[in-house]
Amino acid sequence: MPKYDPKVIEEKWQRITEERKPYEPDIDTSKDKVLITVPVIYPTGTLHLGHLYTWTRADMYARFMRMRGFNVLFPQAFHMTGGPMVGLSLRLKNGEEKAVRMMKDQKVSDEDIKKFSEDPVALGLYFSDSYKNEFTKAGISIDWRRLFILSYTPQYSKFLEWQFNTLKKKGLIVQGTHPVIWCPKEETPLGDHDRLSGEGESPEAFSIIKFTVDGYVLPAGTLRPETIFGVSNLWLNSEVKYKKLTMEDGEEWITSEQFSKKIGYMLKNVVKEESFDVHRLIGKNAKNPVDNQAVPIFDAEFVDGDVMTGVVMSVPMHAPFDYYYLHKSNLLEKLPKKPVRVIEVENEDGIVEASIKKFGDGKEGLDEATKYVYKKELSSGLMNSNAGKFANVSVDMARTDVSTMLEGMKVLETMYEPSGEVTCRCGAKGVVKLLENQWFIHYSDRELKDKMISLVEKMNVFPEEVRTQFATAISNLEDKAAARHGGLGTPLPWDKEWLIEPLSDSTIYMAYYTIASIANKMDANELNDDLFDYVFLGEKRADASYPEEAEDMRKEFQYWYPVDMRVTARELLTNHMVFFIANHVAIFTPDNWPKSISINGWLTVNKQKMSKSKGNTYGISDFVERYGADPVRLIGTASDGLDDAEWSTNNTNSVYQKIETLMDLTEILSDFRSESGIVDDYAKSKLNGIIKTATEAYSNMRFRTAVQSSLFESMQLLKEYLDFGGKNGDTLREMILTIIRLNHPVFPFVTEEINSILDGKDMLETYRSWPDFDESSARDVIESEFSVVKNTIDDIRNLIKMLKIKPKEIRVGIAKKDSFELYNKIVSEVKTTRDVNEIRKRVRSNSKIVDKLLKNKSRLPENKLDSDTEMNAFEQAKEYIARIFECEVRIESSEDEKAIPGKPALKIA
RNA sequence: GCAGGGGUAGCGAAGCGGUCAAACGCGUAAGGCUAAGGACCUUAUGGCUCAGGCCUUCGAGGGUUCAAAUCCCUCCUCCUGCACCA
Repeated sequence: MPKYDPKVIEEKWQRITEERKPYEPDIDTSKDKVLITVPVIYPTGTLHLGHLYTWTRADMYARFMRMRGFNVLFPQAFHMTGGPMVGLSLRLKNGEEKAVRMMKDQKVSDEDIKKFSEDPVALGLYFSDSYKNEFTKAGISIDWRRLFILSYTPQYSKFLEWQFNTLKKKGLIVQGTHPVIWCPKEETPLGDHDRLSGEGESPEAFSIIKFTVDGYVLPAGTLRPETIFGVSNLWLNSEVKYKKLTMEDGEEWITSEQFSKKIGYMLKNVVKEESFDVHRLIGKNAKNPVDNQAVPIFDAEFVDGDVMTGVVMSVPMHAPFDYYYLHKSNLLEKLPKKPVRVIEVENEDGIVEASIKKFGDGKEGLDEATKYVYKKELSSGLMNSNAGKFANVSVDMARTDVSTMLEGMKVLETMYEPSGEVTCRCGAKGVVKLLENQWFIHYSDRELKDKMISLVEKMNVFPEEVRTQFATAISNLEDKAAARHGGLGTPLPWDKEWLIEPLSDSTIYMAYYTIASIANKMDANELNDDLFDYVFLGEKRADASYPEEAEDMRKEFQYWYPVDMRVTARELLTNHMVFFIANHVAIFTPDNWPKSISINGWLTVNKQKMSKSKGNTYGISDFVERYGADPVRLIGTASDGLDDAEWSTNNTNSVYQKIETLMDLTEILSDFRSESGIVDDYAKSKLNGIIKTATEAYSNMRFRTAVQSSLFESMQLLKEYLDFGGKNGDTLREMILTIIRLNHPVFPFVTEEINSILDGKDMLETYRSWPDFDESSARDVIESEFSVVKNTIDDIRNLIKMLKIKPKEIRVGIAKKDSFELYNKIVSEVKTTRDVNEIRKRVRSNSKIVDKLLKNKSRLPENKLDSDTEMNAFEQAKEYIARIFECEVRIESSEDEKAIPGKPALKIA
């Protein structure tokens, strides 16, 4: 008995692969091509099982397509752009314990760690090599000749310059101002990962409305400019420090000290800054810019200098805080006139008062009440006549319209604040900064979006539900800042101060795969826009000179492009994938737009979610070492859809067993010499169904379904064949060979081994080895009758259990021929009606069989049966039944009324 | 807040109008096989049933239908993404 030893087999086939290079395809016009890609990956640490999940899915598809006779290219590139590499290097330099330990866990030497701490690129190159090795060991069939590294390979940088110049020519690069969360100490944008706290917080716009008093401007901060018509007074807090800021245009603003520090980031120039005692203003009347009405200035302890400007406009009829404090402090009577309502909400008169009652008048209660009122009034409020010409306008609309009007009057400006508190890793509190002259890719372009949608509508998307997610992501798409300072990257060709940022330099790089093996060998200076215009767009300029490689590159691109299948995890869907689509439709002709995208979920191993930060990642190499690459690759079949895929190491066990069974059978194949019989027809018919299911499943990236039929169901069938006395060598060989091949995409090494033993040939996917299915060999009646046999065995088992006897003889009585005729007549009738009385009328028979068959409406017979086949099937299974129950079994024709087609009469004695 | 997707047996997960007490896998139990075993095989795994049967189940409630886990409505509940950051 051969023992399955993954190590021996895998080393052998890796050696052969190394020699014959089946994964390094060249142009072959006799074959259709398939280009499969997975996104670039940051080489910052060893690969874990989560990676294997995605890459195995791509690889299974690659192998499947090779076996079907396609010329398959599966390249891979790496990514060094942006912060991760530099960040990690910096952390090592600072001797950050966690980072150093992570390196040591990955068996990086002290010497190398030191090197990495000085040179982020060295770190990237080190892990690039290790990734290549790990992927190869795991049997991922990548063409490494085409490897390149973003922000490192100089030839690729030239390609990237071409991409950006092309976008610019098409008017898809725009310059503008953009708010970001900013660390004032480190002078850098604060991404989610740079934050100590405040992940997910983003810049939030608010309005300042300029009230005036004594020639000073009081810039009141508000989220609800439409309530300007209901302002009764202003609040300042005499316990907060205020400043007088002299602006460029001469205006003198009174704001909290805190705001004075932030205003510089809002592109406002403050010429002079002085302390200011607000007691000078409290009690005076300011002027409301919208109607010139006098609004008194009151002192209020609840005004927070950290929030907006430290100047608050009071709208008592629509803001619980204002309402509550005015009443509490008896300031109400000092108002020149009664506060007015400007918003009406149906069935919610006195909404403010009611909400305070409901949520309470403590700080928290008032906060809740505020939220409630804001939300209610925004969703269903209408402005009333106090809002002048905005009467009967919805609050939602009025907010924009009033803003526009006030902006026109130069009394409103828009500013930003973080939506919540953000702290930088360095400890500084994050602010919002308006970044000037930032370069954007103009993703919000109407025409571009229309093209994207048209692509998403027609491309293959697996699973299907992702399509709507793409559509919504596209419609929400805004312009994207495409360049930044710091980190690694390629300079923008026309503004070298800026580096192209990582989500923008990795959108159409798959086109570079097609030419990588040529371009990587060239002098980067030979690669210019003219050349790329020709290679990728077919536009040749009369006055330009082209290097001799130009024709070959053009041919490579024309042959291999577009991307036929792009595989990735869910996290990249709304960003990378969307930008991938956008840039393709922007730059390439429609025939070079991507054909299919397949998205998978996360992987959980032994119930734990993989996460680098939690330190519970399982390295690929460890697992491959321990279980062998083939069994571990089962991971790729963990789920069909977008759900998190649950994977347990236990799963490898059943793989071992099944492989050993196949190896055993292969070895003793020559012992099977009997003629073929009905069970052979049965096996072939079922096998055919399995091929069909598996082929469709693989085609649609449904690998869980694929493996269920090609591994589990097929092994079950093999067992059934042997159980039912199948002994024909040819059938068995065909079954094993088919099973082996259906499973090759999942378990490439061991299936190759068994195939070579059986067939004398190596698959290596270089010839068309995928089994075909043949509709004509489907034998429905035989399959049905074998189901009858299986059901009958269950029945016998049941009966024996109930009778509590040890049977000496079992007699299986097959119904007589005319019963079968009646049965099949009913089956045909059922296809047209489910009305039992109608069926009864049509078959016109008094037989008790009709009563029995029609007894249960929801279980009417639906598959045709045949008396001879039923008899033969039972004859075939007779020995098996006898073996199970250890007694005599007789198959006979029966007159007994209990003998129904599909349900033989049983006599157990 | 906005958008998308779920809730099925101990667990993971199929099914998406009728062969559904519900595939498949894992786990568990009993028996078997081995010198031994991480292994493997058989059977069982909602409840009740001593002749192949019946009853109750697919988040909760209501409805449509001869027939609903599957279609419709309401409610409860869980998850994921939201951009300058890979």
